[in-house]
Amino acid sequence: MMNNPITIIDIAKLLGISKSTVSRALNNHPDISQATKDAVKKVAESLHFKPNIVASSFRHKKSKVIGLIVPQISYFFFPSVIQGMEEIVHDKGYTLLILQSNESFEREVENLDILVANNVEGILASVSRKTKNFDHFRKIIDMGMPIVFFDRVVKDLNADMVLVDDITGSYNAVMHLIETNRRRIAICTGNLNLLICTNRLQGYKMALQEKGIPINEDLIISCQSPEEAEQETLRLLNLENPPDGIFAISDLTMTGVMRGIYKMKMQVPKDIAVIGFCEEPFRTMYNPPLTAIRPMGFEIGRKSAEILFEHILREPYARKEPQVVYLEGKLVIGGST
Amino acid sequence: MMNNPITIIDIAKLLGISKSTVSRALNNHPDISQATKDAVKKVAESLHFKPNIVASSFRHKKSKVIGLIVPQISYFFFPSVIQGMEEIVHDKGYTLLILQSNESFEREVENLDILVANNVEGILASVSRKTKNFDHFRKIIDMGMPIVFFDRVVKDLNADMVLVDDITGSYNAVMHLIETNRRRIAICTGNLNLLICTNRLQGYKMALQEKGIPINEDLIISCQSPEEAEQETLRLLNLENPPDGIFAISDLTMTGVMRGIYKMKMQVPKDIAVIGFCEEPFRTMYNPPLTAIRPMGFEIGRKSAEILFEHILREPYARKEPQVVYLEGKLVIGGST
DNA sequence: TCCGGTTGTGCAACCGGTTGCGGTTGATAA
DNA sequence: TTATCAACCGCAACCGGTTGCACAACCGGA
Repeated sequence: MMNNPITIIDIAKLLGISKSTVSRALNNHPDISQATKDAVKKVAESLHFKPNIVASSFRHKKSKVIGLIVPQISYFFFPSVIQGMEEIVHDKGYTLLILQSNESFEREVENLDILVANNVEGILASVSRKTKNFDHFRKIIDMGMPIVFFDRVVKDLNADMVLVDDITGSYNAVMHLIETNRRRIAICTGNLNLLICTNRLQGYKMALQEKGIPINEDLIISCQSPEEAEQETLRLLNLENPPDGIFAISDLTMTGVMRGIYKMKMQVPKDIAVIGFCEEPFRTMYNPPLTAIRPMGFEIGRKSAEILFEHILREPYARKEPQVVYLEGKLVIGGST
Repeated sequence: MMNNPITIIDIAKLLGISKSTVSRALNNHPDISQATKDAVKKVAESLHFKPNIVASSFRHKKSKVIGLIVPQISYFFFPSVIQGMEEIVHDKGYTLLILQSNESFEREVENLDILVANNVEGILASVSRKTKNFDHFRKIIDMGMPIVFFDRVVKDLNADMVLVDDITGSYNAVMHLIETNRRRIAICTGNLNLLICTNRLQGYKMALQEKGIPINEDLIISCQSPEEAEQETLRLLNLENPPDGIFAISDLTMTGVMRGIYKMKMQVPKDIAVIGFCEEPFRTMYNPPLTAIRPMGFEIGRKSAEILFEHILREPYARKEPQVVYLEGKLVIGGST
């Protein structure tokens, strides 16, 4: 089954030339005369010749595929990122091999192996929530594999990273709540192992401090899932002195927060203001549409891919200093504040 | 860069045997003695040998990868499907190569080429909304490539298909609206080129007919995007005799419908009942959580992958009759009806 | 006419596993 | 002792495109 009978040998025979010439002609090698190139290309076209990229990849170890590791592809942030990456990757004639870690450390390690075994030319990665040991990434980097981390990055790994400026983003979010006269502001954050979570928490604290509002640890909740966020939100709202505003640092936590608010039958923004850090189509699924900081998924995807290609398309061994790119999350005003 | 120096030749040299023996030992070939197998495996283990699957794939044309073509991976349906597929695919030691058509016909054709060029062993596909010509799929099928369509299937292509029983599902949805005393029931469907859309429309009509409710063409709207759905919903709600229930046939149309309802400041379910055909986490993002028919994304994914492997793992040329599998969408009661 | 230098092609090795076939070994049967 | 046969393993070709190097053909100048 699956026999694609046309190879460069067929073309060579048909033209009475050698397969090396065909190969070079197809790749626009300067040694080959224009006449030969034209002839080869014409025949290739008419035969619907499709080069066997596995064979090609096998020979020169360039697979024309980029590996991507994401925690999961549900919700809206990662799909946006992927969209952005695909735009660049497709432009360059590459394809994306997408693997999910499902927030599992073992799966992440395994996925990395799969990517290497598949000869990917570079890797884009957002680490799992559970990952605390980064040797698997370190090994890959030492092998010389170009890799850029995005969103869930890992510091002190001497690799490129692109992410939103979480601190400023959440600073702006909280500032916006303060400016709309909220004073008891809660934050629903995620796993504090992740840099993005601690950063977003930091922005939150900075805004409060700047405005002279004391930081109340009771109003800081950290959740691993929408379900946990819902529970914690209910707990918050049942305090004798409940918050008048909540900042949810991701779309996942946001679903939990909103579910909690619905359960309490509270009105947004009358009873409580809500602001999120979430991607576009998601925001507008709520009523009223949420005020939110856009985490710039699409742009992060584009930028990550661009940086990766800077490495891949560079001369070998011309490794340069890793760069860290921060994108500024845009505040989008909805009706929830 | 990226040199994985250990090959079967290294193992062979180290043990003083031939590389063919190593290869066979690693693959549990019956010709090889258990002692040799053990020795080889032990050395392979200690050297952290990882077979170059590109080389292997190149030789015997089995890449251990399954191609997947989806229109897009946003929202919740397709991610659920992918999740289901990955479970099976991963179990079998394969990996998924996911390509998005972005609802573009050209991209779909191109993606198919990419999959073939990458030697995928089988393809899972959900066709783009724009696709009206299916020659590209036909060509692939004729080549002997195993392929199973899911959700957005294409009839008269003599291929396997797995999808929800749309007719019964939407029949049940509409029946549920009728049983909760709604009489002017609207349906927001998608592109009627797609089988799923006409089927869901058919189920809608069947339920109404069975209950003796006349079908009112004014209450049937067909939209290509959430934005269009929102517009059309607004138009519906502004009729002098507006519907008292709406059935949205997908999560995409649902977002538009709900946005329209919000804009009219109508209460769900007091002013209008809403029922959807949408995936689980999505349902609960609304307030109240929606009543919905689950489109069984996860199960569709699993089943599609299972069927595909029936072909891949079968003896060559033992092609069997294509099968069409219908899964029953489950009604989940929320607060919107 | 001879020579150095280009230009355009072909030859054959190569990438790393896989596999058909043939050969060696030892045991068993005749 | 010899024929037979299974068990086990090695040789070398092979998959299809890529590439270093050799080489022929041609050109202009001496």
